Amino acid sequence: MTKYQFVNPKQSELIAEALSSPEVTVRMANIFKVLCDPSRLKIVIALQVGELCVNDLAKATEFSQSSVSHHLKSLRDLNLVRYRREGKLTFYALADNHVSALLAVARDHAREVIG
Amino acid sequence: MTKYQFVNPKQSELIAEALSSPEVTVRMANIFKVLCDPSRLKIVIALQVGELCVNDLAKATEFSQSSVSHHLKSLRDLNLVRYRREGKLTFYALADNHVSALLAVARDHAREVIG
DNA sequence: TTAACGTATGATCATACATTCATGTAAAAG
DNA sequence: CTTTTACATGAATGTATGATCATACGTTAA
Repeated sequence: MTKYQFVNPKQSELIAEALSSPEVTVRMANIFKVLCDPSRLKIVIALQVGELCVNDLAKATEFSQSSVSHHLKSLRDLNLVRYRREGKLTFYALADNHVSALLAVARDHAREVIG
Repeated sequence: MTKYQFVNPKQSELIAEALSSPEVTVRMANIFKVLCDPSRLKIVIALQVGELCVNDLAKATEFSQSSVSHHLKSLRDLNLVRYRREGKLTFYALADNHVSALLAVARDHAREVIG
């Protein structure tokens, strides 16, 4: 056991405030979770180029159609992509610029660390 | 099997270019991976308040010291936090503003969806 | 030196998740 | 109407990973 208490008790209140909305925290975690798989991330990066149908994505990422479809469902569930049907095709696109913003920051950090 | 080819062949090249650096893509995924666990995310959010030692974090998040330590190791491995020792204490802080930037965008999206 | 404290880490276990396969649905072609 | 094409989805399986427990390490105090 530890007997240590907060160095600065005021920080305790600030942290409690920052963590006061568990639902938001979980939602945030889920957003990161859907981007944390390299396969899904490839799909998202491909969608940055523009609207694409499922087969385009499968070809571009070299994943199976089934795999791409499953990943797209995950992205849909978190409102990170939107889609529209046109005959037999389903076209997917990034839902808003939040996703691109996340990718930009992450890419920046990744490149910085690699050097 | 599908016989479909790219709706717009030019997109193929653009996507190939966007995915031309697999190492960067994997690194990006790893950054998201370390943020996708609600527990670790709570720790990171707490660190936004300022530098904290391990026990502060354990108290603030209500996780065990062991759990916090393990999570901090993950964060260290990806250079998302920095740390310094001061006697028996180890103080952790966010490595740079990339992390806060990621949290800000994710929080924004999370709140938007919740409404 | 011994003991206590703060932290780190290896092992185990239970769960979550990505992939694959098979199949289902819906639209268009024949 | 049957077949083909494009996509979606449920089930099974192997792997990854978070939580816990036990213990080890480094520092300070007694």
